[in-house]
Amino acid sequence: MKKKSVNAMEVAKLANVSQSTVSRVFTPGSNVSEKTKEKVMEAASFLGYRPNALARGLIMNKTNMVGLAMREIQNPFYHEVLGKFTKGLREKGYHVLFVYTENDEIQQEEITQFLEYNVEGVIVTDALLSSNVVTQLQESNIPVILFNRYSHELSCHSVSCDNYSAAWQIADYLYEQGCRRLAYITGRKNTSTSQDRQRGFCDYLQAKGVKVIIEEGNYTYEGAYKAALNLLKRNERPEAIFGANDITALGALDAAKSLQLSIPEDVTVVGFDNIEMAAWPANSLTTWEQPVDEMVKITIETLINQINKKQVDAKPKLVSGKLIKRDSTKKSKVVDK
Amino acid sequence: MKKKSVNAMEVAKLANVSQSTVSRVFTPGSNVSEKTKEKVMEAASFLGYRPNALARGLIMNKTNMVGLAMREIQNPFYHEVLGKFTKGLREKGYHVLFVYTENDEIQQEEITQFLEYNVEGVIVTDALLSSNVVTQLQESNIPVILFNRYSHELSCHSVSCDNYSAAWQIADYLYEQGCRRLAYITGRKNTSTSQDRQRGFCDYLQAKGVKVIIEEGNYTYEGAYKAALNLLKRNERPEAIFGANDITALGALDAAKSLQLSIPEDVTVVGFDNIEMAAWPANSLTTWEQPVDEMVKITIETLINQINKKQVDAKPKLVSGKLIKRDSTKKSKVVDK
DNA sequence: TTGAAAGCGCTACCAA
DNA sequence: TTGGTAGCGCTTTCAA
Repeated sequence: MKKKSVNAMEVAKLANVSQSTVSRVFTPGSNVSEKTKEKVMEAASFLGYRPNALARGLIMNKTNMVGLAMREIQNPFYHEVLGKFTKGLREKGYHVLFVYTENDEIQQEEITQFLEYNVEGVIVTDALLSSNVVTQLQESNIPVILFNRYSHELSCHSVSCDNYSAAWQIADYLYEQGCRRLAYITGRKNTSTSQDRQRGFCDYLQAKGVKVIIEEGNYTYEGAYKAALNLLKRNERPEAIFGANDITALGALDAAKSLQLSIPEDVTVVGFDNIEMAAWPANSLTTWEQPVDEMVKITIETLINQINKKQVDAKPKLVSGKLIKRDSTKKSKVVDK
Repeated sequence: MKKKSVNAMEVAKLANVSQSTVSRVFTPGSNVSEKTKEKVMEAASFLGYRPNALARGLIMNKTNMVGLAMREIQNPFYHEVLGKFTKGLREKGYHVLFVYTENDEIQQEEITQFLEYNVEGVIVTDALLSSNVVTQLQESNIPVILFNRYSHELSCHSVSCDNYSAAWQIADYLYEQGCRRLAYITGRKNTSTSQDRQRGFCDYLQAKGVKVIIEEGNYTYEGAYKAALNLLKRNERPEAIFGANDITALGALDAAKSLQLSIPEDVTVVGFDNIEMAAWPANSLTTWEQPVDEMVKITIETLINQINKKQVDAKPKLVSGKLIKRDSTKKSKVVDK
């Protein structure tokens, strides 16, 4: 087993003070004279003492840990998100207990560890929670926040990109460019992200009297590739394809290229997320940039406010983002092409 | 603050047993009669009781937590690795305290949290540790293991792909195909991965009397793209480019395409990692597949053995992997083209 | 098989 | 400003 680590008592003995004094030295804002503080610090660093976070968490009922559950998904966007979360939380003094889940709905046992370790809050990324898990967390008074997902059934806070409005604007952009045959390749059908993007896109175009062809892409490159082939082999080939995310759009882009179609002349493609690859010259994908920094910041702030019992209204928070125009769509407006 | 959660005492009262009995019910392998066990379990689930992992960790001096430090890097390979680690560790009953680092060398303060929370071991991915951090961990008797990195200075366990031998075999493959003008685009120069791949590649070719052109790529797409342009604009254009990883190779691939060069006729490209994107039809990148599953498994096993004080020899563990041939290199052998 | 009590390392109260 | 002491929720010894 582990070697017993140095504790406050040993430091106290060496420094000729009481153990309480040692504790105070390591508690910011405590009253300790400069002289004893030095003495204690010296003894502590000599012995290599560090306060035990477990014991501290136990007595203070505050662990400084946040549970982060992330859906396993092959999308660089979420890797970036993960990085920003860990860094942002660390700046606020929180540590991350991490769990990766394969399911769209976080399972009971995956949340159990969070409860047992007394995390102060839980962030769920790109996944949902079963309602009994939400209840359980609420009973334990542990705030939860969903990132880039929401659910009307669950009374959870959430932060997402305003997917509906973004898709609406993308539709507008394509329509104004003269596209009249448009297609949407979905993500996973049961995700709010994919649904909202589809609704925003279709609602705009329906208002214009344009019908949208829908194909399922499942948020995978392969799925999108096949979906795009289906679309592009139709008699009436779509002039524009909107992919539920960048990976989807890249699948569509490559499918089009495999059919010797020119981008953007024969078909234009738009994605969502603005992952790094979208900017690669070979892709140069027009896409919607989610303001990740802002989204992460809001998520963390909301969570911490909840932890500190500042009242926060539980309505889903939406942030906008912006369209990044690249070569996969036409540069200039060409009305009524 | 948090609502005080149910503790073992409350369960005990409800079930009319002592608190020790409740503890025993939740300790596998303890002696409790079937009848009291049922009684306690019923009371526990009625109250929503879960043992407090902090208190348990404090008394048992065993937290079931492992620290995972990962270098922030825009490479899907490590996202996959992260997923496999969390899942693999969970199967062994360990939870993951996660930290993302921006530096090539994990900093003191980033490891501090691991010490304070009494993690039982530390896994470091794609980064190194300063030697005083290693000392500190060793003094605290916390085993560390490096994943895909090693250092001769640090006396740390490590698990990596046998990069040297892999690169050697890649060189052999390209040489046997008739390539005589070859180039290597590096990753970050100070990483053992990039260095070993370079050495293996060059050593083989030097033995054959072939010189290799080296360009710096820094493990980024953009860096590799520029490096490849430099290479491909030379008078004597290389016939084959080996990229330090897949992202690098994809940068080179796209650079070649931007110059209207045909792949693999004009130039062949090989990568390393076999990330999903390498298989995408638009890329169809020949690459070296690291046996991630095996590497992760060995890493976890070695770490757990160390935790349990089974003696493990500290020499770096190497695993092989295999070449995945795709369209970015020629299919058939063409000797002396 | 069960209960009482000690103690893991810490913070926080109360006295001095 | 400091020290003594109680107690956070748990496991584990020792007795019964």
